[in-house]
Amino acid sequence: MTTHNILDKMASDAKLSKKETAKQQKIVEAAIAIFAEKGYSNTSTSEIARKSGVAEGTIFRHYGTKENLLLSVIVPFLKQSMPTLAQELSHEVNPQNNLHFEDFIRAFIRNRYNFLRENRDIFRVVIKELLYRDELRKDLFPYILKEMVAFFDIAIDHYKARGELGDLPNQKLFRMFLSVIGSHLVTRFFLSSDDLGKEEEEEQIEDLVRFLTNGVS
Amino acid sequence: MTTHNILDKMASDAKLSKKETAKQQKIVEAAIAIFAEKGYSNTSTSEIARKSGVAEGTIFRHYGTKENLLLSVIVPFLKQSMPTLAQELSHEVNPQNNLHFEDFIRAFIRNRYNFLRENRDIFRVVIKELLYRDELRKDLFPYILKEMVAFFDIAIDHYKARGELGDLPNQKLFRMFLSVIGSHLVTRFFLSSDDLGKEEEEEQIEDLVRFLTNGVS
DNA sequence: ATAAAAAGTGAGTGGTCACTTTTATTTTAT
DNA sequence: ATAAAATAAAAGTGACCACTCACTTTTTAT
Repeated sequence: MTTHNILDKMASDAKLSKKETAKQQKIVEAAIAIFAEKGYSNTSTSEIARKSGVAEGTIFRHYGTKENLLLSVIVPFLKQSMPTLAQELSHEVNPQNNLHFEDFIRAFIRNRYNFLRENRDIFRVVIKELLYRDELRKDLFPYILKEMVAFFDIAIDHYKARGELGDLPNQKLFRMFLSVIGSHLVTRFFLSSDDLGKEEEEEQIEDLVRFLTNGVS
Repeated sequence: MTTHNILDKMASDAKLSKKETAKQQKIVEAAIAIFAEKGYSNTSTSEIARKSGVAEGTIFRHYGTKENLLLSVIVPFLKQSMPTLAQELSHEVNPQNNLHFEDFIRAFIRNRYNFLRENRDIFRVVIKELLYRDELRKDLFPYILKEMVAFFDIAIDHYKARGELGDLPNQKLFRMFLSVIGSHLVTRFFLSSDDLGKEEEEEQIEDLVRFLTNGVS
């Protein structure tokens, strides 16, 4: 099987194909928690070993290097991230369903909210490490953007045809959506520690939706 | 002299009051460059000593700890950051000058562009460390936000009175402005390495201005 | 049942780290 | 000019790091 994208390539480099043992799960679990809290550089392998109840040697038997353990955390998260998005939002970009652009934006934000709520710690690890690793970012960003653009293009064209979006270039619209929603998600799940109430969260989502639908009309 | 805000407090904690020697300037200069590139944790004091042409002991004579050296980089940057903003934008919030909200936004973005262009490396250091240091962030964010809100409130009220802004709560307007502009600046000066041409930069600024003035009208 | 393979262990190992102490040089005061 | 004080350089120091290795235990295959 050939590797078609950078994530597959990284996954195979990191030999992630084999299924995990119970101890491996413990190791990854502990690594995510400690990396998320203190960052990769400030986390020692001995600490991960202690927290996961495993000998330090076991970590290196399975992952070879500390770096490789990090990739074993990040890569599956990113691989999972894209498909669920496209799949769960197929309803909103289907011409059969008479939905408004507003509904698409709302569904998109809700989807990312739920995804990040369930993967909060890994999200923190990824954000931190993407900032520190220029190489990783340079490889990953264009790939992720391409996937996103491909998906958004369909939606944008769809809603343009319905006359619900101005005739700004898709790229500009895309960039605005992403920066507004992205910065909101980062501040929501990364910077602010306290949990929001359900209704406060709904209100913030509606503010975003209103802002985005006005900002480009 | 009493300490009125957290930055003064941090500065006095770090004993930043005394004027710098030539070697200290060299040390701080080298530290900024290497911290920006590799991050604080991945930078050794011996490397800073080598790059600044100084013995390692000299660093510790002046700064005591590596942590303290970091503060000597971050704090002056933050202290400088606010006053220049308020001062350079006083023109745009003066009722005497018959300016539009659009002009205010444009001036604000331009101001931050110029500021960050001149302090790119320090900006990178600050962003990275704010992500890693929950404590620092928790102390600093509310203070910076308070300063910003105080400033923005004047502007928002001013342009509301002129009927150029809808009657959304100031806080919501403020949050939207800041997240849109902030995420743009982070991607511009932190994530993207290549330099933009002057006209491309102007176009991006105009896109932002247009988006923000539409988004809240 | 038994041999082979895989998983797990924990005491090292060399090297680097932030920081200290000692020694040398420069600056200042008289 | 010279002693005292400030500054810089150089040579440590112990703690900790990622990683290895010889070995034991568990799982799998026949």
